[in-house]
Amino acid sequence: MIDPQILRTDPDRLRESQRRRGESVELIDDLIASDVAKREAQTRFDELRNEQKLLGKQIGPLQGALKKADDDAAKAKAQAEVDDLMAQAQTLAEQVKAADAAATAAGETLDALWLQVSNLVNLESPVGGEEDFTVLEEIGTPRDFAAEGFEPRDHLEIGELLGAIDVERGAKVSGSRFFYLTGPGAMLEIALLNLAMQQATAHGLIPMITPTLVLPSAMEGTGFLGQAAENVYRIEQDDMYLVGTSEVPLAGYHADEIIDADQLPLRYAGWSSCFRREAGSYGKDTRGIIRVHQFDKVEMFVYCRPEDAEAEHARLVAWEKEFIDALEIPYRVIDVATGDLGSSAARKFDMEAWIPTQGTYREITSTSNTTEFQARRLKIRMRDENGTRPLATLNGTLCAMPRVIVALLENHQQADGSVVIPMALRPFLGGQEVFTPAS
RNA sequence: GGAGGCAUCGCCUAGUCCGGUCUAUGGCGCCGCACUGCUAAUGCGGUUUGGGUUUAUCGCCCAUCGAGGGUUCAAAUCCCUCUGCCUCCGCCA
Repeated sequence: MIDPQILRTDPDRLRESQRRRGESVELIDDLIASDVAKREAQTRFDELRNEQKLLGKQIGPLQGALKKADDDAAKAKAQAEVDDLMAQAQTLAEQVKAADAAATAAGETLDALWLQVSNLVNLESPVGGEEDFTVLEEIGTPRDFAAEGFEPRDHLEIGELLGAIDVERGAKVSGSRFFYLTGPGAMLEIALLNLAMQQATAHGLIPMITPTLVLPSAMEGTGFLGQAAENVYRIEQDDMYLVGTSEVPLAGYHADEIIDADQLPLRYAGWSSCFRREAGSYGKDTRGIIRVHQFDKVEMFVYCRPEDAEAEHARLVAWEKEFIDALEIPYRVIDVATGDLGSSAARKFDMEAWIPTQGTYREITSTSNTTEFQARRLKIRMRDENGTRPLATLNGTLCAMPRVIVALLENHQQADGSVVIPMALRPFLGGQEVFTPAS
């Protein structure tokens, strides 16, 4: 959610953001009307309620007097007064009830509209759709397999040669887009986890293992029940959701809390399985493990002062680069365009790894500055010398297992089907230097 | 899954039986001021959160006693439902 003050003082800022995202601009006018209506209804209720309370305060003492009255004349007089007040109070009570209902309804209408509004985009973000990103940096050089004299195999072929990936049995047991990591594949994931956590803790991030099943409030608060809802698994029987990223439980962790400013920034590295329905991606990336329904991921998550958010975002980018650098994978950094941002992101940078058999770069990490958007929805605030206000949250992938494995296998393969293990990973694989085909 | 207990404004706590004087008590912590060689102690004042009103300050109003309903002129207090935590029993990775 966005600061409602902006709606009243600078609605054009909201309109411009909506326009850049390619989302409804008219929504802002509905919002303004609804905001006015809500405040009017609320004010009416407040005033009636005040009247009611003032009236109610007279009744108590009066009834006390009525009980004490000795002579009949005084008693009758007191009784008449009480009856009169009660009659007034009863009418008022009905009005209060109606005003309360009206205010509540107006509030619900307003809230529902706010849920449709995505975060204000950062004006630096390139405007446009999925293809309109800006390339900020290209790091490393893709290998020239032609010069090396062999045709590169794709990750699935290598994975099968090594006995590391089994998608056939994944499909047998769970359906399409499920896979097993076997033998060296499983060991590789564990090594990657260790490398990622070692790096994260070296930078002071707090390691976390999070729930993967969450309540609707956590899912909605992080902004995944908007346009991304179709990609979320819902457990209907218990009204819970399987998370698509540990961003959700890491953001929900401090929901409804007020954090002392001197504790900030709070930085976490969460390890969890991630579940994605991949609705609307039929036919896309059907081969291998680039796009799957379930995978494991180490995700970084930061709570900080809003004024520090951009600097934190740069830090997350730097840490993501450090990790990919360690794996010796060629990649580029892109500034994602406004139309391709998630609803909660103001700005997003993706790292895309070079995939030799596709001759292109593919996303392996993504980091978003969600400014105060999630914090407002989840009621996470900070307290400093200026009082209490929402803080900023940011998230960034450190290591999404399948895609990193894809990039590793393809980029470090050799003519005989073996795969050289990058130096940084060897300590976590007992010093092993190369994966060799099973037989 | 069964039985019982508990939930109050940072922490602890009074209030709930018997509805109105609750504008929610007191302590701790914290902030400000005073006093004081310094510190400490002491005294005085302040200290939930959200919304509204106000150019702003001061102030005023509304909501908020785990959540949501209900009864009532009036609910922390009475009734119902739900959630969480604790204890015991059963089952179980």
